[in-house]
Amino acid sequence: MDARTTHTLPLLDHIDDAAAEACCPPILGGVLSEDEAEQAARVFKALADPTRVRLLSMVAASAGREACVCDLTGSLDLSQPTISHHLKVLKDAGLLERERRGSWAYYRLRPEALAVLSRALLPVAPRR
Amino acid sequence: MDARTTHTLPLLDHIDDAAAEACCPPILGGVLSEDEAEQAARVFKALADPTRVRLLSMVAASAGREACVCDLTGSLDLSQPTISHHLKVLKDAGLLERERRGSWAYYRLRPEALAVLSRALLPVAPRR
DNA sequence: CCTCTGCATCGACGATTATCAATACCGTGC
DNA sequence: GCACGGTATTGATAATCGTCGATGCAGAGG
Repeated sequence: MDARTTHTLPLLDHIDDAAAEACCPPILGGVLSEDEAEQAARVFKALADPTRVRLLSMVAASAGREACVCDLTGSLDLSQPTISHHLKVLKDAGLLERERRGSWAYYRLRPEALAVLSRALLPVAPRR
Repeated sequence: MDARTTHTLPLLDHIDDAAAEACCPPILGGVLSEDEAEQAARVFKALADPTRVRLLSMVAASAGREACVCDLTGSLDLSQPTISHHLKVLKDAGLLERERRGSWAYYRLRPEALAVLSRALLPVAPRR
């Protein structure tokens, strides 16, 4: 992928994908530009399928918040290519990350991405 | 003191749609059933389009968190039927509500729905 | 080397969706 | 009543998406 060399936050070093910090400006923080809306919609699109929402919940409920593909295919009554496709969509959206261990592939939750998304849905200044 | 105090009050009486309280069980609160995932995905699907995300932000940025359709059609370079369609999708998802005033239609934000959705993306019990 | 197993990619097909033009609907004002 | 302006609905079309079977690829173990 392209290198985002200008970032200086050390936190972002291990964040390979683009979803975590750039994905979702606050929806309620002013009129979004076309690009901002596009980026936000891309992440929401990853959650716009029941199978993917379920996969996400299954990964999140697994030990270590990670699951092997073999477990997921066994639970979901869908073909293995379909499961693999959905996992890729979730990964590309930044909601999951993938790691190979031996000959198995493990998908781990990225709670930061969900947290960023969660905050994007709230008013900018939560007046209370 | 009116809306935020408690969630289990007659507040819910005027909530006609199903989206506000029943829509989104916590994604990270255990494996979701097929129906739960279906309901969550339905709301996310409403946000899975850049135009709708933008519309939502425009309504949210308007005075009183409501906007007339005529304003929105003027800003978005899409045909009026298309705008009307997207607003209906957002309304059916429970994110907006519609009110007729004179011959104009106003769409108002439903921040509770967004708040519920926001919370669904966070870990269930932060247990601190 | 070869085979087996777990996972990803490809190609295709049906279903859903975003969009528009045309039209219908509903208040307002004459 | 009639005409007009704002909004919703309909019907059609092109694009996107979810799903599958077939195939490819990489790592493990003979």
